[in-house]
Amino acid sequence: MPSPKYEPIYKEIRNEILSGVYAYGDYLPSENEYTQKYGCTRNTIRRAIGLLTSEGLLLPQHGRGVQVIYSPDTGKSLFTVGGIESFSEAASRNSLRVKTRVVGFEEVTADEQLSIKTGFDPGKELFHVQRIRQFGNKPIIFDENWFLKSEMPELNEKIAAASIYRYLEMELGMTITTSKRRVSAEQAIPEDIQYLDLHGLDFVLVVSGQVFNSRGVMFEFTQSRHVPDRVCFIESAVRQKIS
Amino acid sequence: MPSPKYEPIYKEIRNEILSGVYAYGDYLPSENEYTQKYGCTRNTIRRAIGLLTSEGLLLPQHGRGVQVIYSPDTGKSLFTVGGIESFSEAASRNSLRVKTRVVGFEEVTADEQLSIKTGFDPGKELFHVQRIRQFGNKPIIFDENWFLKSEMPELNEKIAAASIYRYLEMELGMTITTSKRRVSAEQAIPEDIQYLDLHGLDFVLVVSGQVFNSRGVMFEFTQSRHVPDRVCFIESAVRQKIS
DNA sequence: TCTATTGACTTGTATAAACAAGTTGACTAT
DNA sequence: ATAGTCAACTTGTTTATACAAGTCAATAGA
Repeated sequence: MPSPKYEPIYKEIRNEILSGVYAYGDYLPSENEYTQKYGCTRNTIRRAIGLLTSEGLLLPQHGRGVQVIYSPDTGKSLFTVGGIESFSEAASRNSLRVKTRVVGFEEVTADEQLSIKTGFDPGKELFHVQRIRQFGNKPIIFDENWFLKSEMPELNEKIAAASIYRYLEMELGMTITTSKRRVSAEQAIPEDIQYLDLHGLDFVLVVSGQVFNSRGVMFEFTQSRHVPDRVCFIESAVRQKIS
Repeated sequence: MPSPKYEPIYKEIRNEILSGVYAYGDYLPSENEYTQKYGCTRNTIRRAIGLLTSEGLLLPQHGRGVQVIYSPDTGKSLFTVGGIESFSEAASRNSLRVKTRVVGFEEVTADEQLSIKTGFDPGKELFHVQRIRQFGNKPIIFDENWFLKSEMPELNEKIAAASIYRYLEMELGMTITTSKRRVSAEQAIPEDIQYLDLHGLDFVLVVSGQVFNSRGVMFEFTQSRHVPDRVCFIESAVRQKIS
């Protein structure tokens, strides 16, 4: 029930990095020192460090130590998608005041074409939600989601205007675990021009993805159409050894 | 010296998933069964499974089993960036015949402006390489790289025309470990229009990133400008628990 | 028939320990 | 002085074990 032991350790080290206790290029204390500090084994420390590594904050170096490769200057974009975050969450993390406007809410049944686009099987009953995400007065994201009705029969427009993820997790007790994201640039469609403030541009950055719950059910297909100049996505990767 | 024990296991399971031995929705054998099959402990199995999970192929479910959430239909794009791959590597993985054309090769010194753009300190001596990546006869990527000269004094145009990564890893023995990537959509610049076949579009998908070697030295800043309709990037993420 | 409990599974977390392997600096022998 | 060796660090891999916790079906009891 309580949080795992590696989590507070992960958070504390992460805080120290983000707040500048360790600067870009610095080396963290060794794993052995950490085991003494936190009273746990190396495995637990290594788990916390592994998380921070996969976030692109740390670079462990065999035989030398663990180096900090995060610099605060580089990460000043509005939204950095490094995990599965809802719009409201990303906004509150960046302490922005934002508004959500629902511009479409309907029930649909997946046909062949929608099935190919979303990955839902044909015949599945879905909620189709269209929302505009506003930062201040500026609309910056046109969000189009399809939710599997059977997993959330009670979903309505009011919930959509607040936070669907909050509803799923808090009210329904659903656990969202994994998502696959796909990023592309696309020609603007009429809705983009109608809803977003593209100031003359005719293209958008599109992030689409499938989201799974803990039972392995894909319950959401989402497509966010972003005003290009306002977003960026950071992904970090670890190179595979050549074999 | 030999590859770690989890690696062949990872590869074999990965192969089984990609080749369809396990279909979308199937459950893998349990970790205990795998320990018998491979003659190792659960830890080693879990490591292999963890890699596949972070790639978005698997979804472990507490108390139930490990489910396959990869379906071959979804992932048919030309380039999926799930790790650090050079163009030639991605191309050969997709068994494409490709050509690289060097359209610019010069030595520059980082000024204030370039420093902000790339993250190299002002005054650093750099190689500035511009390359066109062709798939068949179609140019699809305009690649602009800045390499830290001190790490590879001998870099020349001929090497750039082949594979710089191959040169760094094989010839110089450098190990490339980590990169941070940033994706955005941008208005096409004259070079894009000149070099790429945008068939009327006026925007490109831009992937920029910093690359580190095993000593923690950032030795490359790269910016790839893609024809939008030909690429997509898949990232998978695991949602953090709300605490 | 229905409900509750148990028990046998599953994955998740954590400890402890050992050895492999890369790095670094000090020390030694030439 | 210089090159080589060694010892003391570092992170990386693997084993073995234990327990926690979620799932599910069979079983026992009402």
